[in-house]
Formats: sequence, structure tokens, C-alpha cells
Amino acid sequence: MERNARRAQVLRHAKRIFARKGYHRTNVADIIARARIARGTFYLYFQNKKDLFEELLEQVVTELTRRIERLRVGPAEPDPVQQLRANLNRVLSYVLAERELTDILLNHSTGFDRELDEKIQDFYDRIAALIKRSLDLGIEMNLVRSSDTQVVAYCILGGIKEAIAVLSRSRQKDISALVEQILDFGLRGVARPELLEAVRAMGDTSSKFASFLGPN
Amino acid sequence: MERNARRAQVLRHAKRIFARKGYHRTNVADIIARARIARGTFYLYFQNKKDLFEELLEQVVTELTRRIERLRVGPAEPDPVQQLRANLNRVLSYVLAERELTDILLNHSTGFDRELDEKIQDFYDRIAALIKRSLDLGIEMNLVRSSDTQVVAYCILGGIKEAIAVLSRSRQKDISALVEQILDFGLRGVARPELLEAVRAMGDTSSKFASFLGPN
Amino acid sequence: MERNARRAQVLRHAKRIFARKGYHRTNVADIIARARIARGTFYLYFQNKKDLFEELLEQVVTELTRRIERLRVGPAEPDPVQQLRANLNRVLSYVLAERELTDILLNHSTGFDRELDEKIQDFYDRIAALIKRSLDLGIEMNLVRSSDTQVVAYCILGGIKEAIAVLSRSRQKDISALVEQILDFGLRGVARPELLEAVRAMGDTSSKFASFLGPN
Amino acid sequence: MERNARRAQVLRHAKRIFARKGYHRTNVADIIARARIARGTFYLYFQNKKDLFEELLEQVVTELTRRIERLRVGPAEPDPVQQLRANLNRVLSYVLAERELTDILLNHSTGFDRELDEKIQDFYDRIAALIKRSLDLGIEMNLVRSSDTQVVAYCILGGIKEAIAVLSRSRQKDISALVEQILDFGLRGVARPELLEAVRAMGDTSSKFASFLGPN
DNA sequence: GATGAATGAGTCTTCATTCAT
DNA sequence: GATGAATGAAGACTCATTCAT
Repeated sequence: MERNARRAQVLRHAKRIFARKGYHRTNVADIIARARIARGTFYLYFQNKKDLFEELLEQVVTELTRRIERLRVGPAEPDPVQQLRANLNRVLSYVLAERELTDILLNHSTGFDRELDEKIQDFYDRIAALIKRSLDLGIEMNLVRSSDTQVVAYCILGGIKEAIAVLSRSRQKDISALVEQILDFGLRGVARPELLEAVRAMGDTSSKFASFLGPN
Repeated sequence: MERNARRAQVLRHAKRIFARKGYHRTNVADIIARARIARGTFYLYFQNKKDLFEELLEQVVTELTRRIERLRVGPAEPDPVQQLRANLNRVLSYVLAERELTDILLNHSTGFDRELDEKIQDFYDRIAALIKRSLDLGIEMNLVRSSDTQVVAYCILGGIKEAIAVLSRSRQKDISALVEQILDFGLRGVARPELLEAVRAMGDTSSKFASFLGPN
Repeated sequence: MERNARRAQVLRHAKRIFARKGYHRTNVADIIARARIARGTFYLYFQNKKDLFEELLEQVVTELTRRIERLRVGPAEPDPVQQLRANLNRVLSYVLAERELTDILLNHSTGFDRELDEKIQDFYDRIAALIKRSLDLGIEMNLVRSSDTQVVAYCILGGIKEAIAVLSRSRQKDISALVEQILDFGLRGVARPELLEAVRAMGDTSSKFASFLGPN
Repeated sequence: MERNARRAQVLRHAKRIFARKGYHRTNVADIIARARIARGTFYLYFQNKKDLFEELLEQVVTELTRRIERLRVGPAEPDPVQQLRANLNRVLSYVLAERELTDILLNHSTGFDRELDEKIQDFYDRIAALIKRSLDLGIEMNLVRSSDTQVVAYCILGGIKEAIAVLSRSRQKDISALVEQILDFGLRGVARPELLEAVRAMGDTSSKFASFLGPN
């Protein structure tokens, strides 16, 4: 347990530095100075610098994966938009809470470790696949217009990534407005026009999709 | 060899290697081996490795900037969607033609030089500003629904970046379908629902926005 | 090994090599080979080659400065010539003991770093100023003939430097004769002729100035 | 002849730069830029950088050697002090006229070329030998007190070198006063005290040795 | 467990010299 | 003769990792 506490402490310090300076500009000297441990001690807890970095990256990826839930369909389930909103909320909350970690993920430039690059690409591909699946589901449910869901999924993913980057750069604390903007933009981008028109006709004000997409 | 030719030759080889291995894993030895020049020759044309890299980066940024034209409004101008389509086409064509350069920009450019990082962020901010301006214009013209155009602009930018990344990874040669998907998604995301409905009512099949946005 | 001991060890070896080969022909490889340490170890103790060299130079300058005492006048003080003799003795002893360091100062110190050049010129200027002050004092005390003490001071300084160079080249171990020769030459060069005549009349053999310059 | 003119031109430029920056800080690029010749052209006239430097050094050494005449004794010869004065005058005039060349000689730090170092040491040794010979001659002639003429010769040489360095640093144009100061200091340092007393008794003002050292 | 001195492979950069045109 | 592009040996410095204490 003591061991884990020490590890966590080093990880915490390293996270800061990696977020601020990036992988290459950060050296072991920086980390041990911050963490106030000896050079050798570092290697008692981590195989090497890359190992530590990977662990941090793993952390974000894992936590984000945990916070992004697969869309569930069923009578007892909340309506899909609500689920999307919840996903976005969870993701953006995490960004706010762990800005440094998400910075590492977003700004990490590829090309210093093939394996790591693949791991991250994998993560994004998984997210894109989830989005694609939601879109396909939406099409089946007659909510989403037909399109190349593969491409659109990546567009949505990219939009969210960029919005996160903006959020991370800003000092904003409130994410709800941001969530609604992203949601609105994305949903309208994929929704069947009839639906949008119906919403409009009902005098719905923007970002109130939920009300008509499911009775609950 | 003539000065400019030699410079270009070195740039060409370096581009390849940087795209494949990234900045840090590429060393001067790699470059000169590829370009079949001596070590000293390299420094005859470039101050140092970073200098060469920056030049490549500058190249992409400049060319992309050149290919993204500001939306023009006026009776003699092509309709806005046509202009957007043309922009996207020019950008994606460049990506296809200079896959390596765009790879460098998208994947390998951040994290090793503060100054460079800023230059690139600057570029993206400029693009986002252009998109925002187009949205604001669209709102004025009653084509675009009201929204936080700042946020939406970044969402669109991110979507395009991600789509470009996909394109760059794929071996695809035809960009027109991709352009239409991106355009469709983006336009629907921001268009006023009435418009979409009108289009729909007219039996328009996806990506034929142009027909109603202008008389031509 | 203990930090200071290791530093000293490297300095010791470097001193030898610098004295023999000079700054430019000595490379870090030479030093670490001699000191039997790894390349990195060198940089653990010194910022760079120049840093080490400067430290050695600083050493000579500091020690020589320490050994050259300002002339004191007063009833309880030893007579001035005795003080000059003591200064010379201390300086030449150091040269004998640290032949390599003085070699570095005399032969290898100028021309590779503007800043360093100035530091050394400064040192010599300080010594010249001390000599000039002694001469001015001697004039006040009616021991020294009037002259351009500024110029004469540099002549004396130059004479001593050259004598030191000779000493350093030779394998001589006894400095007392050398000291007397320098002293004799210098004192006669500046003394008021009446004094010299008085000494001569008293049948004084060379280098016995002291006997008449004070009662002791 | 054209060839020689070109050579001379390059030498002239190189002299300047070597004087200002020293051998190591001066590189071939500096020289050819100044002389406005191509890189290759440099090597048409000089074997290499060292060769050019040596030639300049040779120039000073040769000219100084030419200007330092051996003391002649004889009824038809000018008195010795006059000859010494003439030597000093010729040397210092040259310093004034070719400050850059003498700077090179004086500041040339040893240790980058064994052969060159020896050549310079040789020159100084030759001068010291000349001085020693003059002293020995003076002893024979009962003008100079007995002493270790070897040591004293180097003291005198050093004094002159240092005085020259001062002259070179200053912007002074008049050397006669300087010559007298050096001469006075040196002569008094070596003269037999009886002589000095005689001079004094005769009411001679400083630096008028000449009047009594020979009847002519 | 903890320490921090030691390691040395890996890179970048300079610059005197050559040589094809 | 003149040019200047090309050369590559030489050398400085960094930093992740190891290991004796």
C-alpha cells in the first residue's frame, strides 16, 4: 500500500510536467526533482520513462472508456439523446477534473513509440466505432438520415476532440452550455430533416431534442 | 547541383522521413543518408534539423492557407455552399497530393518546440475564425440557425481534421464522396431547420443543398 | 567517490593536459581518458570544457592574488624590500609547485574567449596597479626616483612574467638566487641613485639592499 | 606580380582579423569574406589557414629582427646607449605602424602548433641572447654591474614586451617618452652604481645617460 | 527500500579542405 | 585562374538507465 501511495505520488507529479512540457521536453530529472525522490527510486517504481508515460495515457484512456457508455435501446432505457448527453457530460467533466491528463492525450504527438501510437489510435477507433454504431442504430430507428456513418462518426469524434481542446485551453468551469452546443450541432448534422421540422413546428427552442425523441 | 534544386531534394527526402518517423526519431543521419549528401552539406542548406522541419511545416500551413478562400458574398459570386465545397476540395486534394506533409502537421508537429506549437495553434485558430465568420454571415443571411458560432466553428474544424486524418490513413483516391459527406454533415448541423425541410419537401437527395441556396 | 575528491581528481588531470597541449588541442576525450571517467561523469562536475578551464585559471589567479601582499608601511612592519622579496618568494614558490597552472596562465590563456581574456588582463592590471602604488609610495619615502610609475610598473610586471616563464621551462628547484636577481634589477632600476651610491660606499655586495633600508 | 598583389591583399585582410579575434576564433570564412575572394581561391594562394598565419608571424619576427641591431663597439660607433635607444625606437615605431601584426605576436597563445610555438620561442630567445650579449659586453667595458646576465636579459625582454603591449592597447602616438622610460629603467637596473652616482653628481636629469657613456 | 554517482550510446554541429565546373 | 558546392573527420554535449553502497 505504501508502495502504491508512492507510485501515485510520482505519477501525480509526472502528470503535471508531461501536460505542461510534453513527453520529449520532460526528462527524468524534472520528474524526480518535482517528486523529491532519487534517480534510482524512480526506477524502483517504473521500468522507464516511457512506462510511466504509458501508464498515464492508459489512465485517461481507461477512464474515458469507462465514462462513455454504449447506447442502450429498450423501453426501460432513457431516450438516446439523454444518453448521449450523459456521455458528453461525463467526458467533459473528466476533462475539467483532469485537464492535465486529457492534455497529455490530446497534445501527445505521435511518432516516438509505434506501440503507444497504436494504442491511442485504437482508443479513438473504438470511440468512432461506438459513434458509428449509434448512428446505424439511429438509422434503423428512423431517427437518423442515411449517410456514410463511418465518415460521419469520425467527423463527430473530431468535433468533440476539438471542443475538448478548446475547453482545456479556456478557464471555463461550466460545461452544460458546451455540451448542448456540441449535441445540437451533431444531432442536427445527422437527424432526419422531418424530425427537425417537427421539432421546429412544435416551437421547440434549440437543444430540446430530448422532449420529442422519446416519450419519457 | 543548383542551390534551389539541392534544397528541394533534401526537403523532399526529409519530408518522407519526418512523416514516417516523426521529428524526434528522425535524425540528421537518416536524412543525409536518404538524400545521399554529406553531413556538412545538410548544414549548408539548413541551419539545423529544427529549421528544416519548420520549413516543411511552414509549407503545409502556407499552402493550406492559400487553398482556403474566404467566403465571398455578392450577386456575381458562386453560392456559398459551392464555395465551401471548393475549399474542401482544394484542401483534401492537397492532402492526397502531399500526404506526408499533412501527416507531419496532423501527427508530428506538437510538443518539441513551444514556438512552433504556437505557430500551429495560430494556424488552426485562423481557420476556426474563418469558419466562425462564415457561420455569422450565414446567420445574417438567414441560412444558418443561431448558435454559439465560436464553439461550432471548432467542432467543424475538428471534424474536418479528423476526416483528413482518416483520408490520409486510407489508400482512397477519390475525395468527392468524402467532401459531400463532410459538407452534408456540417451544413445540416448549422442550417436553419426550415431550409432543410424545404429541401426535403422538394425531394432533394442528400448533398444537393446548392440547388436552393442560390439560383444557379 | 566523494564529490569534491572526484572534482579535484578531474581538475588535476585536466590541468596536466591543458598545460601540455593548450585549450584547443585538449579535448574532453583526452581528459576523461586520463581521469578514467566516463563522458557523462565529466559533465556531472563541469558544465563544459570551458567551465573547467576557467576554474583552473581562476585557481591560479586567486592563489597568486593571495600570495601577493600589498606593501605595508609602519614602524612595526618589515622593511619594504623584505616585503617585496617575500612576495616574489611566495609567487615563485607557487610557480614551482604548480608549474602546470602557471603554464596555463602564461601560455594558454588568451585568445579563445573574450570574457576570459578580459579577466586575465584584469588580473595583470591589478598587479601592475599594486606595483605602481609601491613605486609611488617609494617616491614619497624618498627611496624611489621620480619616473612614469605607470610605465615602469608594467616593465617590472613584464620582467617578472618573463622570469617566471624561464623558471617554468627550466628544471631549477632553487628560487632564491632568481628572486635576488629580479629584485636587484628592479630595485636598482627604480631606486634613487644616492641610495645606491651609499650602499656601494658601504661595501655592500649586491642584493643586500635591506640592510640600509631599515634599521633591522 | 599580379599574383603577389593578390596574396598581399589577402594577407592584409587576414592580419586584421587575426589581430582582432586571434587564430582560433578566426576562420577561413571570415578571411575570404573580408578579402572578397572565393573559398577555393584562398587555397590557391595559401596551403592552409595555418600557413597564412605563419606567414604573418614570420613577417613580424623578420621585421623585428631586422630592426634590432646588434650592439657595435668601436671608436667610430655611436655610444651604446644611443644604439639601444635606436633599437627601441625602431621596434616601437614598428609596433605603432603595424599594431595588428605585433598584436598577433604578443597575444598568440601557444599550444595549437608545436612548430609555431617553437619558432616564436626561438625568436624571443634570440632577442634575449642579444640582450645578454650586450650586458656581458657592458660588464667587460665596466659599465654594467656584474649579475646573472641570463636572468636579467629575460627580465629586460619581458619589460619591453609588456611595455609594447601597453603601447598597443593605448592610442598613444608618441613613443619617445616611452622609450626613455624603458631605457632609463633598464639601464639603471644594470648600470654600475658608481656610474649612476657620477651622472647624478654632474646634475644630469633623468634619461641623459648618453652624455657620459662615451665622449662622442 | 532508497540513494545518487557513474555510465556511454546517441546526436548534433562546425569548419578546414577538396574538386568539378 | 577563379569559383563555391560538397565533403567528412572531429568534437561537444545530453540524458535515460544502471548499480554499488
